[in-house]
Amino acid sequence: MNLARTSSNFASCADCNIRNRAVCATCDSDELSRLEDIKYYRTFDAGQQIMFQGDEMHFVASVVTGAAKLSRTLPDGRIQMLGLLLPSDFIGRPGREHVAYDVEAIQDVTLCCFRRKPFEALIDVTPHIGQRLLVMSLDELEVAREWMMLLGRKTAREKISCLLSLIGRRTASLHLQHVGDGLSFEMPMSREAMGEYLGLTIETVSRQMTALRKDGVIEMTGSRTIAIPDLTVLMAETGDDTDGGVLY
Amino acid sequence: MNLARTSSNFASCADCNIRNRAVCATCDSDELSRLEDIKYYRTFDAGQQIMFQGDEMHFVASVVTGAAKLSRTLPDGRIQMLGLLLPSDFIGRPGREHVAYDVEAIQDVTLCCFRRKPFEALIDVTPHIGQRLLVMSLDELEVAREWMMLLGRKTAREKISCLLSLIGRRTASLHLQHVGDGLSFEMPMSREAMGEYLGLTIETVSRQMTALRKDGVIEMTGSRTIAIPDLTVLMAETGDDTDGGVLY
DNA sequence: CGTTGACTTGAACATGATCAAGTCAAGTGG
DNA sequence: CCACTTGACTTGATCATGTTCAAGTCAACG
Repeated sequence: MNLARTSSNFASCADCNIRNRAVCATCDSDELSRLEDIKYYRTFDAGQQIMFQGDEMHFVASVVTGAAKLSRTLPDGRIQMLGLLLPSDFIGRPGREHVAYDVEAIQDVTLCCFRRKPFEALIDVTPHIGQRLLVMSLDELEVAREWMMLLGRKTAREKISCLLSLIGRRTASLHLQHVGDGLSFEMPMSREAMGEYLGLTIETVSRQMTALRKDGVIEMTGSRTIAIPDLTVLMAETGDDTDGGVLY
Repeated sequence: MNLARTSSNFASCADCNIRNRAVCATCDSDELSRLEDIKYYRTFDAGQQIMFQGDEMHFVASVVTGAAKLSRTLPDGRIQMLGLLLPSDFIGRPGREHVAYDVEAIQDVTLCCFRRKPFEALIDVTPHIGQRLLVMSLDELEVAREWMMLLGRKTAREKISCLLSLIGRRTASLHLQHVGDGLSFEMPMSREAMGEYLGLTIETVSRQMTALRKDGVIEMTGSRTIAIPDLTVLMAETGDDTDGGVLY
């Protein structure tokens, strides 16, 4: 496993790809330059652990590129993924000394980091950061509650359908890979990670993927390359209202 | 079903029982008086619906007394409870036009309400409210994630044990009803509500309660009067680390 | 060509859901 | 006071969904 690489200010905030969605989104140019003074970049390879539950939290960060997962492990080893961190998402909680969850890169990741103490000091004098953090936290709370609904009440098939439509729609909105009514994308996580996210075993994930394929809801060329011929068909499998929910 | 009763300013903020835990906790006297100008109280009977998913959100509120539940229903009728609202908890999301979840009183409830628009305007000029709201949202997020762990990975017996120890410890901290190592309390919700919270059916809830009773983990005199002879024994059934987690 | 890791498939099993009765205490009306 | 009803809870029998354990496939890589 490689060490994380650190480098300073290799990109200007002004032309950052997450400029208008991240924690800095509503900062004015003055606030932005003060953030810029304390930022530094770090990269992590896929599979590398970014933070360990219980460790001291030295920095908070925005995801710039790649994807990471938030998870917690029970004493006997059962794992539940608690969140998916994608570009513009925020890692860490200001005001907390210790890390509450494990954070692991599931793809190569670039983070825009801020040492925690200076960042906390900056919040107090920069209202736009606190306001933005509130909106982002409330959004995260809605996502978490949507996921509670899924974990508590949905069947394995519905869970898989939800995840696929979530990832599918998200990547479609990024890359605009529409093919008629359908779309295709690369799954950014292993079957194991899918199971950790959905509260299922890897075998159940695999079986339900096969079942959805046999029923013509999805097409697979290689285990992670997914095509959805008709999104409405997939949506009908999620158990949700057909007109679509919140979920990112 | 009775109508909700409305009355204005029957208590002064200064000697309110949730003064130092609610959204107003960090307000100075000036900010507090501006909040006081727009507040009004409403009460709801147990079982009465406070807000309906999808309705326009006319007000936000703090729970002053009693208990309410946050829940969502799937199109086919499956229900999942998403949060338990106790005194000092905040209801509603500033900036949102519509209600995202059903809110229902599970005991008689008193709310300290603020019409949404004036409250939103107040946030912008009252930094302490926004800051407090951020901390409360982050706390709620941690509770929601703890519950995701429970819903996704815990067994029925562990789920019931978690809920009992949660309610038990919470009421103990309020009323200090310790009896040696143990404690006793009244369950504030029906078996049905327990099932909705834990992602279980009412029958499974009942069976696991019986099983815990037969194993001597809990004692029951009447279906809602619970005694816990030894809290460490109950904690050992939760699947969590023995040194206790976050959970409220 | 053998090894490895990710994924799939199968058979047996177990946990919790479903369907159906049954208990029990608190009303309600004769 | 006694039947009758009602609602909340419990219990039992059966079923189904998802888990567990085990083996097998497949592509990538040395």
